[in-house]
Amino acid sequence: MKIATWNVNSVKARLEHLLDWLKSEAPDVVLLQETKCVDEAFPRDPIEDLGYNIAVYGQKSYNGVAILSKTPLEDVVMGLPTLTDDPQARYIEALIGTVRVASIYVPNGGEIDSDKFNHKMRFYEALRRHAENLLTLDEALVWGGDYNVAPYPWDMHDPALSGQDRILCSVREQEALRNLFQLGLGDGLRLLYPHTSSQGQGLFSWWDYRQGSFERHKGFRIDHLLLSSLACDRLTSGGIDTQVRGWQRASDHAPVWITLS
DNA sequence: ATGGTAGCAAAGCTA
Repeated sequence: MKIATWNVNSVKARLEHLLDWLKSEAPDVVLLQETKCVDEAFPRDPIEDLGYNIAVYGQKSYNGVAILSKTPLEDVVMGLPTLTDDPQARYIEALIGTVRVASIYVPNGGEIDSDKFNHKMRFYEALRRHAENLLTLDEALVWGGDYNVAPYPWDMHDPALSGQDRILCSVREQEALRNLFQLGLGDGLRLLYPHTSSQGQGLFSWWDYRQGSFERHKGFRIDHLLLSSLACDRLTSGGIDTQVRGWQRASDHAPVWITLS
């Protein structure tokens, strides 16, 4: 079972890339973020033609998450149950066979200590509370998405950025994400590649559009697949489709994937 | 501190 997460930065602008990638990589489950369209405008038909069931939770212009699955989706949850007063579409969850999955788009956070930053911290606190509930279930759980945090120095092109008061890198953001690790959610890619550091091209999932970041290998690993222990037991492989970031008019994120036995 | 690029949507906001 191959499960991927990808922040597409507009599903309509990225539709051809998405379809080409679905055909070549044939994931069983895809967790999408930043679809940036209302549910009625989601391009369901060409995706369904490739054999996928679809659950969407969108909004106009910003945010928006979706789950694609070759097998049926059950128990769809839209929005974090622990953050019911948030109008932004950043969380969708579903049960697929024996695996519960979610597509998560954590707020970027803007400037450190801004209102947006506080929203990011509240979102992480809500994630932590919801994870505590989900981890009591006797299910494999795969929590994928754009977490907008590089958790360790080796998750960024310049390890010296780690812990600085910069968005994606600050101590408070890293602690918020590591809180989820400490609950028992494993970092799928890091479990598979414990020694891949920022040497060479590193293990990155996002490169800023500006200043030729991709060509200069100035990336960050901020897209993650978090796995409960029952999912970790089934983890067999994983990777990042870095080549997709090099396509013409690409998303600024590359797809991240794992396979479960 | 600013601006570098991209998407939405129609000027500025978000990232």
